[in-house]
Amino acid sequence: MPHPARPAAGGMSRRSFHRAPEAERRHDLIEATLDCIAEGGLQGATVRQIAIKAGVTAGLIRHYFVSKEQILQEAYRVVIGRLTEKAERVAGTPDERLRSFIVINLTEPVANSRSLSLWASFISRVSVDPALAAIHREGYLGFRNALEGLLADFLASRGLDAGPARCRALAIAINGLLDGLWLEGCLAGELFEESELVSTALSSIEALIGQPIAPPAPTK
Amino acid sequence: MPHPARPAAGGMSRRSFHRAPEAERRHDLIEATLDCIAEGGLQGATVRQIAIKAGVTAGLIRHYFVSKEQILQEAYRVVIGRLTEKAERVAGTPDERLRSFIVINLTEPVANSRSLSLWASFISRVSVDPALAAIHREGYLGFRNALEGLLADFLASRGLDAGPARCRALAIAINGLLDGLWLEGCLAGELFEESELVSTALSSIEALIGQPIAPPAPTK
DNA sequence: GGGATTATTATACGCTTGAACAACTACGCC
DNA sequence: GGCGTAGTTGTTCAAGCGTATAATAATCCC
Repeated sequence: MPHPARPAAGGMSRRSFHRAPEAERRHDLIEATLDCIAEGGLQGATVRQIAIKAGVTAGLIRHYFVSKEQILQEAYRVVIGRLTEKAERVAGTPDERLRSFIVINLTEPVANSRSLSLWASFISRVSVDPALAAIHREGYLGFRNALEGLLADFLASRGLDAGPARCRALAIAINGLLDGLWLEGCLAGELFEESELVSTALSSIEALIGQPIAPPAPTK
Repeated sequence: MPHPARPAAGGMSRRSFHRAPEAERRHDLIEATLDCIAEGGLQGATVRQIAIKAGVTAGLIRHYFVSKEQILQEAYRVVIGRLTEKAERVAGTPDERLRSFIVINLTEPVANSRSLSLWASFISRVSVDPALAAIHREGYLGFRNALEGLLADFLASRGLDAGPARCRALAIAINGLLDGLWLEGCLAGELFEESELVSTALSSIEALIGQPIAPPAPTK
């Protein structure tokens, strides 16, 4: 418990406080920022509100971030990272990797309403704020290249045409499908049965590729 | 010109102004609100900024809308309406209607960065604001039902299974694909060649349905 | 343990916000 | 044509914003 309460007695005094390592405090502040955005949009993320959520006072934020803009930018990096990091680290056979990529993007923790809230809040400023636009482009291209790579491997493993044109066209369509289903699931998850979106995605993508995707090897 | 300039001479006086019909003024104020949101997100849509954009003073907004919340809600209705109205009024044979639906949703004026800005700004508040959530649900269900109807007609015209389960599954996938491609196009339209998204969507949806969609009848 | 360092608190400042209100002017009406 | 109504303006207010800065408490180091 970092807050051992106020001094025993006597006149006005300051709050007791905990002195945290820099990395941890920055992490906590960014996490608090994301909480505020998820609950009240970018407008809900005021310096004071973030401080309350993090259990500190407003001034401290300026000690770690030169401006409110900066903490928002770093928060956006974290959001994009969480949306893409797991999908970019799939492993196994081409079939397994492609399947994992699909499943990961349509299940927790990537697909939930909080993710969508955060994503949409930032997206609405991407077209206006060049700094956010740069962060966005970086993360997005990585995501699509990862998908394109998975497709190339998958097609090649079947001896099918894995040329750039074919991969690009397929990646555009599949990326669109995944984005759209992710969106539907986040927006109205209660309208879909458990794993309905995942199976819809899998069978749709099989139809788009014209090939079945082998089920995962049974885990003993 | 509604602003014949200030009174000829003499001391300080008020701005001359134009007295507009209620419907027109409300429309102008909502349009100004959308401009503000598109340019600066919801945070850019302050009462004063909206007033400047509309060429009036801030107080007037409260004359037409009981609160800022209310004007934002009505603005959201307009946004959703524009995203769905054209698609819900397609006509012709089942093939033509399905094709039009696809094309409309992936070309101007539905698909552009301004639409996305507006949409994302509001979406980020849908999960937080019950009033906006209601407006959203209303518009969204209409859109998906329209698509489901188009699919049912299309399948029936081929003598294929047009049962509710099949239509629902197809509608989920196609709706996802359209949403996702719309999003990609709005976010990074410059990455795609002219009508690349439309042809991607058409061929992908043909693959999903397993049927070609007849090209539109040549317009004489 | 005690002094130097600095993370953290607390307070203040100037500005913008949504809202409220009184003054004013355009327009319908007779 | 002048009066009444109400659409419109201009001003004000309290609250909240991001930022700046001085005071203070926790930790490091010896």
